[in-house]
Amino acid sequence: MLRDFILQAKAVSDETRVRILKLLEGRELCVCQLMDILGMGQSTVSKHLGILKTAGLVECKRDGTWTFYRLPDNLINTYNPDFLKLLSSCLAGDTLILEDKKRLKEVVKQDIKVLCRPVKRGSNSKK
Amino acid sequence: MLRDFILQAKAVSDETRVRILKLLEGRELCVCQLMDILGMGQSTVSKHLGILKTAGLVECKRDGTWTFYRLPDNLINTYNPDFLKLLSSCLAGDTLILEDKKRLKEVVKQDIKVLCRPVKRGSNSKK
DNA sequence: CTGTTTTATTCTTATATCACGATATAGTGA
DNA sequence: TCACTATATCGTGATATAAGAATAAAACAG
Repeated sequence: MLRDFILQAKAVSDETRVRILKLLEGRELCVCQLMDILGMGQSTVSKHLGILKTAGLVECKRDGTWTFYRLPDNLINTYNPDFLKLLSSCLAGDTLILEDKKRLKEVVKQDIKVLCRPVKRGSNSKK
Repeated sequence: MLRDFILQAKAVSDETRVRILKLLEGRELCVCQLMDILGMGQSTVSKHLGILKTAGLVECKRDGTWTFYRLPDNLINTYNPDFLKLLSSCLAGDTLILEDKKRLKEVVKQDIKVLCRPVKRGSNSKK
């Protein structure tokens, strides 16, 4: 119980992870979308998502090669929804969070297939 | 804003500090009382209290050589009362927290002048 | 003043965490 | 099967945090 509390508190003690949680408000995102918004490497983002998942603060589902992360559907079933509730009532006006959400708007406009393939070697596709 | 959030989240991500905050519910305590309950050294307890104070989660007032720590009097004036509210609604049933509160009951019974002088010189002091 | 007591700070050592690159794994499609 | 893609995991170096001992600072008694 205290152990879970500490686990969740640690999970929300990192700026990147708070940004992720705020980005997930209202929609699900895959790792490459988060990479683009956060400007961080793939392994870094994946690690943070793993920590959030272990803490029970996010869920994920696979869709092909993509993994989409989202906030738990119903907090009722979450064993400790307190931190998620806290987050949802916090930081809405924070500058960095607002910038993230702005970038999020642009990102979700794009086709995910395009976004997640930064290196396009179209014409000269060797093989 | 996000910075304060992270500061407070880090402050409550440590087991010892959560125990301290729960012990301070309803009463103020000095460092030596907390040392006794937590079974930790003076510098360690003082350091943790300093972190909680920096995060705005506790206040302190000096009384002679003692420093008494307490939760902020009115959360209204606290710039970010969210974590304190969260704590107050959590962990009441946790085993370790309950044990701490039990020990707290014994500690507050004792005269603080006796509690804070563990080495009585007068009789032969060995140890 | 000297000496004592309580707390704060500094220092050291051990452990934990973060970001990144490299590699492994899992899914898709030819 | 093989090639490609998205994600997860491992290894590493830099930084952060924890605990305790030693020391400094502040308040008080004589």
